[in-house]
Amino acid sequence: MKHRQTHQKAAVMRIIAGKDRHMSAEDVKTILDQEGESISLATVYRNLNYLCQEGMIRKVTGSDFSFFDGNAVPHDHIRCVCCGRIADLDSYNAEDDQRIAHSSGFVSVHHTTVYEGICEKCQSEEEKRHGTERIKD
Amino acid sequence: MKHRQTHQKAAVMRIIAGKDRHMSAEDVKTILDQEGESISLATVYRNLNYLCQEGMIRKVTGSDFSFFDGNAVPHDHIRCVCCGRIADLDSYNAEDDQRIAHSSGFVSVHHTTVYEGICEKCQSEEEKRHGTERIKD
DNA sequence: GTGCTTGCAAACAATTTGCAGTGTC
DNA sequence: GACACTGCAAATTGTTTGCAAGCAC
Repeated sequence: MKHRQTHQKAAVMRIIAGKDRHMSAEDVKTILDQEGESISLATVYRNLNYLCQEGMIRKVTGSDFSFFDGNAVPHDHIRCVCCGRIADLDSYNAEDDQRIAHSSGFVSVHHTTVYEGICEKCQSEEEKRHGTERIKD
Repeated sequence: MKHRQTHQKAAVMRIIAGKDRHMSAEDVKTILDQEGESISLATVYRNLNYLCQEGMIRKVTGSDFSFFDGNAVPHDHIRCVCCGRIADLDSYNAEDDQRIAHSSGFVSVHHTTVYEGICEKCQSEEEKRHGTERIKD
């Protein structure tokens, strides 16, 4: 199947591909709407999936969140369980993939790691609410 | 809110808690049905969520899979992208959590890592289909 | 008896798909 | 002119929720 260059595909790419952005399909649509370049949500999904297949973006999903990441270079993420904000980490250990491949017998091994915790902003807001009470694990 | 011991909660616990099992809510229901101990799917979900909250089991979700893990001790997983089978790994590095917490300013940091690749069984089945052709990355 | 739990069905959210019309190559 | 792509609405899938009845404590 040959791929065609379309106006809509280009728009979705422009918003997310190659950017350090973490966003949902809905987010992409909203931005395009604001830019006066409305696209059907189904098409946004189709193009995001297309970009994933092509390896230009990545989809990251966890138990209670999911987003598309414009940066396809392997890296980990950290997410605040409180406000949901996502940040990039530059910690991706490709050696682990080799080690695990070796010990498990699997091939083409890669991995996804998402850290979770409470970000500094939410920590201080929590303190405001509870005085000097310490946040504990 | 005080929790009550119920027949259904006990049944769900018996199937999954403390076991090295990776299963969906549907799976749990099916097993209980087979054992003649039918429970409503909604109740299965409610009890699985309850067990997660209590830290007796864990929910692991990725872009194209999701399962409940009866083993609550921190550990990583590896999944075959071909057949979907999940295996446990004993590689969980708690030091990473400390390191990331320190560098990011987050607190209460923990993480989830899922490796993906092609398991030995699927590798050999692939070979059968394509002769001696080597599977590459 | 109080009120947490359950079953059932309806509600939901996120995502995909069928189809006919449109636009690319 | 093919046929990939789009928009729209309907369909799916996995999961949660409202509510009345049931059961644990």
